[in-house]
Amino acid sequence: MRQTDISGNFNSRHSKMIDILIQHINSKINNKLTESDISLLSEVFHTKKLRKHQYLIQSGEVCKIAAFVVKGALKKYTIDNSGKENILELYIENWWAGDKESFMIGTPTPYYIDAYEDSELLVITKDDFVNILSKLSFYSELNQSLTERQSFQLMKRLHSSQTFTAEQKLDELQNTYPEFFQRFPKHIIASYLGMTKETISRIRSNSSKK
Amino acid sequence: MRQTDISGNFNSRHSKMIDILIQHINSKINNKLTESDISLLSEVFHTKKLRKHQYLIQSGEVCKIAAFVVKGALKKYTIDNSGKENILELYIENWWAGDKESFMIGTPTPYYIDAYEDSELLVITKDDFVNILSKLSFYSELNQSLTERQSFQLMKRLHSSQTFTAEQKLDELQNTYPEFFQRFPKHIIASYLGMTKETISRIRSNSSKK
DNA sequence: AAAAAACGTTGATTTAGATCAACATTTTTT
DNA sequence: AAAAAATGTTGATCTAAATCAACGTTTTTT
Repeated sequence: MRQTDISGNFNSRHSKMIDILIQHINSKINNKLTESDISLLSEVFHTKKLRKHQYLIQSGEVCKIAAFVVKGALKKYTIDNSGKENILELYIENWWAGDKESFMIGTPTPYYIDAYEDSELLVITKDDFVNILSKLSFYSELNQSLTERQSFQLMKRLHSSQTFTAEQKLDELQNTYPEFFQRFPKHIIASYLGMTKETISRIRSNSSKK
Repeated sequence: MRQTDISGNFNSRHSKMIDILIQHINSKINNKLTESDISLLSEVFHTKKLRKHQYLIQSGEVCKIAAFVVKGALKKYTIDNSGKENILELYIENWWAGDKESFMIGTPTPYYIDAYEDSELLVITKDDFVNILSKLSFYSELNQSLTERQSFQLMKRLHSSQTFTAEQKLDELQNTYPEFFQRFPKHIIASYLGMTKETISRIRSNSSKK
């Protein structure tokens, strides 16, 4: 593990966070990151802390950052006319948070992302992404791996959303992302699954009777 | 436009179909395909005709092909316990049909894909994909463009699936893919949107009264 | 320590859309 | 040309889940 940063420009928390990012990237690519890759990553990713309830991005903005979650928990959602949050994604440690479509294409995002727990992120700006990160040799493989995975997951979620009962959706989530259950309260899980907290409560009290 | 194939091994329909594929790929990448790319594409993509109702892939198989639709219309669906088709994707001209997860990872596919109209496809096998296509310089950019687009679309579909009324879903589809309405009967559109043909029928008779 | 906010449960009622059924029309197959 | 299959509509009924509401418990804030 890297103990200090070669340039000496970063504090030790930043170094530790970069170590976690490196492990994550290495797990997604075939050839390990080189020292020069790592050195560049250290420069382009800066730390950002978010307190609970703070926004990472807000609807209407162009998303100008991509963020890797080192610690904490966040949610991505829209707000409908009646003011209701519709949660689309949940992020915990080792997930990437952001609106990739807005980030890549430059269209305004329809989403809010905020911290559900106090969080520590590694953030890269669009400029550094375009000029540096996207040109590194590992980037294409990393991006492909993440995008493909995302797309497979979304296909499954769409399928369950359209064909499963509330109980089946809940079961599937418990099997697929059991972490989410310990981490988020039921009304957030409910919104993520497109149902209400009351429905979750009723399913749980029924299934415990069986 | 290419009129004949250099090698002379392919008939003129194959050449015309490859021309369409080339146009499609060129529209997704920055540097146009080279003559040598085109020549390799001609070799690895072979034509396949499907008659209406014929399967391209069936649930339980490993998907060993990727197919580009030159002509026709297909649907991808699961079949649930009660025998009901749940349609996940519709494909017409210039779409790619297949189960990418099964194709890439080698897991059995849960999907059926069959022809809704007589169709003409350009098909590549997994072997040719791995040994040839995936190594061509344009592939990574093409794949990234297609996968990202797919993932953006799926996010939007998931969002509408969870938050829109049947009428809003129908509206959105008419705006996003108006072609699908002319091409597929209402019970197929209904299944694709996760509703019933009766619901579509009722929405249409209501909105025509307004 | 008190107040406020967040969380979770249970009951009563409503509702969007599914299901079931019958039928008319159009298209395809033989 | 006749039969069969596919498509689309309308009505009656049902149902899973939403909504509305009240309340207890836990956690957070002051």
